[in-house]
Amino acid sequence: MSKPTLTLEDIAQLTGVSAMTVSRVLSGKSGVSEATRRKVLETVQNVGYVPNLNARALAGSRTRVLGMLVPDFSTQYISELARGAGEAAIQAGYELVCYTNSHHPQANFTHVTLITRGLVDGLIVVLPDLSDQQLDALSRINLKLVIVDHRHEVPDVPSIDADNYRGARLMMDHLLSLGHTRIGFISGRPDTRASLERLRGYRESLQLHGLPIDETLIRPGNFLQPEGFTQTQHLLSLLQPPTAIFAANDLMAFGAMDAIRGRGLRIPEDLSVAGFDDIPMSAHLHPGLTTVHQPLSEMGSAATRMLVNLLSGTDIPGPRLELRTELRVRQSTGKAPRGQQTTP
Amino acid sequence: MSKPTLTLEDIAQLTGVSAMTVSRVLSGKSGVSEATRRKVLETVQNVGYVPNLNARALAGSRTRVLGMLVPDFSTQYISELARGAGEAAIQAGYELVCYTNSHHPQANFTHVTLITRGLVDGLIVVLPDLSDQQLDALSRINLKLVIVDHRHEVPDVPSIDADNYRGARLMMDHLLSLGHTRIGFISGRPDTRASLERLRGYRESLQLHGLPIDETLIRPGNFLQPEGFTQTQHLLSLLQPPTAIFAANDLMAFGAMDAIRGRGLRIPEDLSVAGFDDIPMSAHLHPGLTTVHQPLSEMGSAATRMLVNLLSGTDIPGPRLELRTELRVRQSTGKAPRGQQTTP
DNA sequence: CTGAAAGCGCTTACAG
DNA sequence: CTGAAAGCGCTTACAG
Repeated sequence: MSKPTLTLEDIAQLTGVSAMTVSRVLSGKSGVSEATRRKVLETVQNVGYVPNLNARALAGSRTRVLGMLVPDFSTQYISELARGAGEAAIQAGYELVCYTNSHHPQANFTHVTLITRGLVDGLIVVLPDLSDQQLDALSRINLKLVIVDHRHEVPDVPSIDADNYRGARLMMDHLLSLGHTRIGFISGRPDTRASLERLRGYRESLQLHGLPIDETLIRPGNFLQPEGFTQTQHLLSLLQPPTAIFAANDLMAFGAMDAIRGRGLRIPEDLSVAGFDDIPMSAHLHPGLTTVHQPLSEMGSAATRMLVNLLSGTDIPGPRLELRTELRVRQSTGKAPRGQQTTP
Repeated sequence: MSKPTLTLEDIAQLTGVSAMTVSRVLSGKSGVSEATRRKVLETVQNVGYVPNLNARALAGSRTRVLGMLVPDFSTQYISELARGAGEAAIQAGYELVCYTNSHHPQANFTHVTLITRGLVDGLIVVLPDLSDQQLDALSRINLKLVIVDHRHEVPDVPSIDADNYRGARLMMDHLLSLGHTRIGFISGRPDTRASLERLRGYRESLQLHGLPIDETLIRPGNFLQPEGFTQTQHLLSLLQPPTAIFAANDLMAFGAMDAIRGRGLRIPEDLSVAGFDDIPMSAHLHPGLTTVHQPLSEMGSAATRMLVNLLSGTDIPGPRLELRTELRVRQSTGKAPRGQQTTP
């Protein structure tokens, strides 16, 4: 199990060249004859040599590793982002590793500066609930950053987001076109930009269509499934319940569906349900969930590309990139039931 | 943004001691006077010095970082494992980083040996579908390993698993006690030990209760939600459909619930549904899913502890650790409907 | 196209 | 309790 570790020097001696030359071959530098290159690669292959990345990083001051800092791995939302980022990293000749701070008490950020110190060239930060203070700490360390889906823009730090406002408008147009006029809205965490933008889309759509905004139809949520259930129960208990429920994310829409069925109501015949995100599970439900597609994996890969460009000094598209959202109509939304479409 | 990076030497000069002493203080070694220790820590604090981990790793030949190799981040199953492993790592003075090979074409494993070479002290492998060949490659590299939930035991490599057989027996006892005699089973990926053990528990429970095994009630699955839906539709189309469905994991049970409701049947009045895993979402459903609790986060933390012990040379509990599974009865299972309990 | 030297920022023995 | 030296395994200029 513990055979002596091979070094560059070993490969050099075995091949009969200098360590320098081996290094050049392995890092794909030009200026090596095809013959020596082949010889070197052959012995590398034969003995199964793998370079020590710490030494490489220490000497070359870069690791070819990108980090991604996530709140946890518990949602498909995160996993889709990570997938996109990882694929783009490979294509750019980098590796992606994920760190989570969920298991750190008190959202301690020391470990992040510690662990990233020299271990990664750059960091993709996906922490919707990052405090200003923490963000400050992050931007102070000598590390290139790209921020995904944060609460607000951070000066000098490039960021990626989806067009949440437009997505909400698209969904509202869809619901309104189906004849719904009383549409319940369950918001997300109030301290996230995504939630506020989606709510803004909801409100402005109603206004633009000359419809009244009934504040009792707007319920506070938190992006979690149980809250979608609870808030839907509230909405269904209203004297004049909505004919459609628009949840600020898919997970809460799942809770809404359960609450609706728990009352013996049918989806979408009695009540329509819509979400936001389009995580994979939303397409696996029956009825499938009508939702707003966020290009999550594209957001991840865009973040990686931005970061790689930052590292190589290439121009980046801009300080902030907003990707398009799209409507995904499935079976959970349908025409508003007759007799309830009329305004009070 | 790019202030000159501070080194040990800088701290030493600023404090008026040698680099050696600073190193000793920072790595918590004894043999430093309380006064100097305090002085050193003060300047470290003041200037915001963070040690370079690559240099530390290169010189000290350990990184205090553990890696966890996962198929993807898409299921709560993985995230719970990672959470437990991460918490235990912090407690042991380590950091945990996650690698996924999902974004690598053709399940290429080169990157793993590459990336782990020097970057982590040990690796927790959570790849149920790892081929023998890949496993061979992993165990050949100079890296301490712990394997979680693999297809089979690997000689000389410690592993962690849940008691899948016993869990299935517990669930069957529950269903049988409710009067179910025709119980459908949807299996998982046939190349996983977990699936085979759960199926074995299903079969042997029936035998032990003197009940016939009807092979038409056993359907092939793959641990994914859509297949749970499809296979349940098959089961419901039988001339003599089951009164309960036991899916080999929760995700397929979710699909089963949708299929059952799609037929206008009620859960559990008309049909009971049971799963396996007890991922968080199972408790958030309505009705809540009756399932077998796998101590996922405990499995993760046990894996970390095993690995840390391996690294420190401490004895480990044994080559293989099997954690207990438990029955979690929620609302998705109920008494078998009258008139269908009788055997044909 | 190839190589000898210096150095990346730490830690590990070895002295005192 | 404290320090000067050597070295971890690479890469980066600098020569030839």
